[in-house]
Amino acid sequence: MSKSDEVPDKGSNADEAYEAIVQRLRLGKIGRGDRIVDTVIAAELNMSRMPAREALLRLVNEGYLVGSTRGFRLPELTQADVLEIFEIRKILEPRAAALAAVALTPDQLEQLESAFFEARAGFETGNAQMMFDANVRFRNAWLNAVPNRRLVAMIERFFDQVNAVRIATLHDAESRQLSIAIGETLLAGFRRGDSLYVFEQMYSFVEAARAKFVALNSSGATKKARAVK
Amino acid sequence: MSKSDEVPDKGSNADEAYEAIVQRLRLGKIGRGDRIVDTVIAAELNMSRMPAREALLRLVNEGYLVGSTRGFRLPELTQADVLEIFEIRKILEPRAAALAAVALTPDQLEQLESAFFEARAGFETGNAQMMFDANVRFRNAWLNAVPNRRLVAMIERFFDQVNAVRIATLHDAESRQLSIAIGETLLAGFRRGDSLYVFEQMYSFVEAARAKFVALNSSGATKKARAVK
DNA sequence: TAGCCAATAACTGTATACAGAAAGAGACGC
DNA sequence: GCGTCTCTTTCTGTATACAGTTATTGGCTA
Repeated sequence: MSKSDEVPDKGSNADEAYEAIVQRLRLGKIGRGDRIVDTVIAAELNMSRMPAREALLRLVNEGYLVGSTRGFRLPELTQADVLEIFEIRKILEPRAAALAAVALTPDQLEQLESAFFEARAGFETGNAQMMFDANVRFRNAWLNAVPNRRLVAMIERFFDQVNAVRIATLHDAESRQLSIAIGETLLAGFRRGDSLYVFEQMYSFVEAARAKFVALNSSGATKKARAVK
Repeated sequence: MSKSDEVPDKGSNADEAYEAIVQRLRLGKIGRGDRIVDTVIAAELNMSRMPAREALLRLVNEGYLVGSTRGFRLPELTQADVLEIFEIRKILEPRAAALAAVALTPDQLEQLESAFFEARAGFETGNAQMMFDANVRFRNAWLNAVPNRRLVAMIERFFDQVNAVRIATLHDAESRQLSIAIGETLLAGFRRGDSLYVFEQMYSFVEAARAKFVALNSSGATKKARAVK
């Protein structure tokens, strides 16, 4: 009744399973229609069913997954669902970014600069993966600067939920260009510590992402969000 | 291996345990320092340990409880924690109330009127319990009118978290008076469907509640939030 | 060949048992 | 009387088993 002795324990088996599944979700390794079964996760992670089940239930509670009688899967987000999430992002992210603008340390600003330049380099050389990774670091850098950690947790959760079912947009050239443009304006605001400017730019960015989503899904309000993969 | 046959099943044992515990939290029946043990909950609800544990873990995930090696308990919220939650309420509740002002049906408005008049009657006759109950109905009425249900879920969660450790403020005469005054102004705004007005009034209300909390806890930033009970 | 029905398999929900960790209580020594 | 140490008890985390529900598959009939 022992698990692997390879690495010292950082948490329980359930925590380990949770982190492993969240990582797969964030990397887009779980597709729409995939079925996640707790016995399979347990076997893969060399643990019993119960901690794997506990992790899956936590992900259900957080909105990443839905349960069924035949395994767990990604939620089917309708267009209305995604619009609702965008509405929440418009409420939360401008405010968080404004708080970050005030609270940023020089070190955090340096990380933002570095991440942005790398994203731009990826954009200019057509390296989508490099750009994607740099964008994640850019986002993490300003989120790390927000003092209100509960606010950050909410933002990350809703962002992750949408991302789990929609990763393809970054590979659209227009979206990439938009991403670079808004990164540049946000960075300027963060440099100046200009809360109001950052607020407005982030609001515009989320609104532009929302409008783009609507344009891509113009064929019906109840249509399921386009699957990734 | 059967549970009580008294009522037809509405959900699983775990769901039943969750609802039972949430109800106790909302009614303030779980005090600071109380220890909640899954075997005890299971025995009370005539089920085995696992569904009771599942419910407790869900409440931990939602921030209502924290786990320890000796049972689950209410979180120790520092003043900084509570201020952080107030900050989130200031972001979320004005916006939700504004959305409700637009979306309210005549029936929902009628429920708001009815709840407010009853709260005022409770205030005028010194019936704190009646006032408390009516305030809950008032709040539920406008929250029910908000189209964005994810937003409502977040608001309820943070509100419940603070309420689980702080219920006593409503019994303070000044807080009760403030509550009636803001109820009146909100109702006026809901009647007119005036989003901006409702937004501003709700913002003022949450800010006033925050300022009151600070005044009551002026002795130190790291002091634990005053216990209920 | 297609549709329907029955059986089987695959999952979930839950019950029970066990091991281990940590907290609490009691005793002893200073 | 207080502090420390040791032992016991009380919890959690997890493993395994079982029952039930539901989805899937295969066979039969029209």
